[in-house]
Amino acid sequence: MPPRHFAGDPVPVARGLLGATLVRVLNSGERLSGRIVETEAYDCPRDPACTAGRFHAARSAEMAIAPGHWLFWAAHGHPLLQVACRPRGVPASVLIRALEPLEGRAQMLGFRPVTRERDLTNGPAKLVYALGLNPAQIAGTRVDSPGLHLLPPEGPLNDAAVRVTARVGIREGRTLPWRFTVRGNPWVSPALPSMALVDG
DNA sequence: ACTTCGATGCTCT
DNA sequence: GAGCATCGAAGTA
Repeated sequence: MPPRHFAGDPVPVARGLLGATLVRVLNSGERLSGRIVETEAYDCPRDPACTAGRFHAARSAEMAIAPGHWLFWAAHGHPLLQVACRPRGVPASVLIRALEPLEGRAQMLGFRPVTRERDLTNGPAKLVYALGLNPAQIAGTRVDSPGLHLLPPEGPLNDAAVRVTARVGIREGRTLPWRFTVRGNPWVSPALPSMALVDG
């Protein structure tokens, strides 16, 4: 998917990213990939949950790169993979929160040993670890880079297949329905009860 | 230097 | 469902 696809409002971009495939190609040539089953949108400055603009000056600069570039937001000491959306200078992004593993599952388990396989990539930091991503190496590169890129969904998911809820782990802006999951998919991150506010 | 706060994950009940 | 590890950034002094 070309960088220009991500320019603009991150909310529809996040919705449209469901069903896309995230592909990681290791130096050895081995492919690790997964289907995106959960995303969230963050959109400074209208978004109360987006703390980048208000509090984190240095991190805002990293987040406010040109559309269609990879970036990492750190939370609780964990790196979270995102795609920048708004024009350079405006912090806004889509957060990739969960994958359904496709290729290279054994290698992913090597990077991230888990006892229950369903825990392999069902969280935003989990998938970063499972793919063996080095933030310092990936951040700032284009989303169509050979090492880490996106393949478009085979067909757009219809509304019945998409569940729309509040975002995870935030205080401000918790009423905004900006989290998108593939309905019924077992690889979606563990849901909290308070999350089933908006049901689309 | 010290404190607080997360866009999380892990390990128990 | 709850408690804790964790770490960079920001606010306070």
